[in-house]
Amino acid sequence: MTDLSKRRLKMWVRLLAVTRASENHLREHLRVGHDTTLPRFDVMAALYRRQGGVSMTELSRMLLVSNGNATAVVDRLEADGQVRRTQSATDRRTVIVALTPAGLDSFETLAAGHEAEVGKLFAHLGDADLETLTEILKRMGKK
Amino acid sequence: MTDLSKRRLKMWVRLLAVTRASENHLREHLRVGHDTTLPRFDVMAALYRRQGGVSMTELSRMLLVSNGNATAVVDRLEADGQVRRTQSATDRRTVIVALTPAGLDSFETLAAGHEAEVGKLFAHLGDADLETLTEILKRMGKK
DNA sequence: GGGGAAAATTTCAAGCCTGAAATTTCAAGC
DNA sequence: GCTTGAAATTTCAGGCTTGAAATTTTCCCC
Repeated sequence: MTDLSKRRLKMWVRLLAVTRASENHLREHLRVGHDTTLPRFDVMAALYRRQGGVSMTELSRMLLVSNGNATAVVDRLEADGQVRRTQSATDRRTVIVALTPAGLDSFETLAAGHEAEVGKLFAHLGDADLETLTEILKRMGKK
Repeated sequence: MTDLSKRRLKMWVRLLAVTRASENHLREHLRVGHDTTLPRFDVMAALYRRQGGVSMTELSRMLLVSNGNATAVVDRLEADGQVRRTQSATDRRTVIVALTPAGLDSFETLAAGHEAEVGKLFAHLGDADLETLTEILKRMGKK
């Protein structure tokens, strides 16, 4: 394999390490500070961004997880009253998920703490770094 | 919350999206091409890097996963003959895990395909990008 | 308007993952 | 040599995750 290929691989290993470590940190914060989990937070964040509600399929695409997984997490959030399922008026196959008022409240509290933790986690990165990094990540996401 | 904090958050969301998408792609490749999984690959990769063997604790630290999780994945790899457990000679609490010859063979095949996939995944990134990205990731990993 | 492909969701088995508790072994000080 | 605390591993319950199969509904073409 070429040298460039080896460098890409090393970069990927590093990227994965940083991401895992950050996820672990954020998971810990949610657990001890708010008695919840990262997957639940992710679902709520997606629903917060789309307060009109989203279908299960949209949700699993937003989160890059399987449809079966979305079902399971939404089941638990629904049982806790954070989230509500409604049948679509126009397509009876489709289920619309949305935050309940209680879920919206919880999420806003969660989100503030979460943003602060992310801030700490990446405190080393200044304006220029963020600019550069974001530009590269955008290109990595394309296609 | 400050604007810088919001930008850090956005960057994190993007980072997570790129990482998840890449993991999904690599998982798919391992599944259809080699009938195995990402966690198994990760364990084997760690053992490949340290062919003298590592303790369970070292292994879980290398992979940033819990000790219970390392036990479970190693159990399955051991049942498949890819990996071997030995009791440490100097400390009877410690278990040393290492690749078997068969495991070493499988991993070398896996690794070549994996490197090629990573290459495809990040084909957009040239020398300069890798340099920049690696430098920033190093700083993110520090402390 | 009927038949069949495609889409949305759920269900399921199996594997992954965490955090806490239990077990065994070691180390250090008395 | 005992005791007490710390370290290494496993076990366990419960939640997360996938991919495939099953179900229901829609869409489209004839």
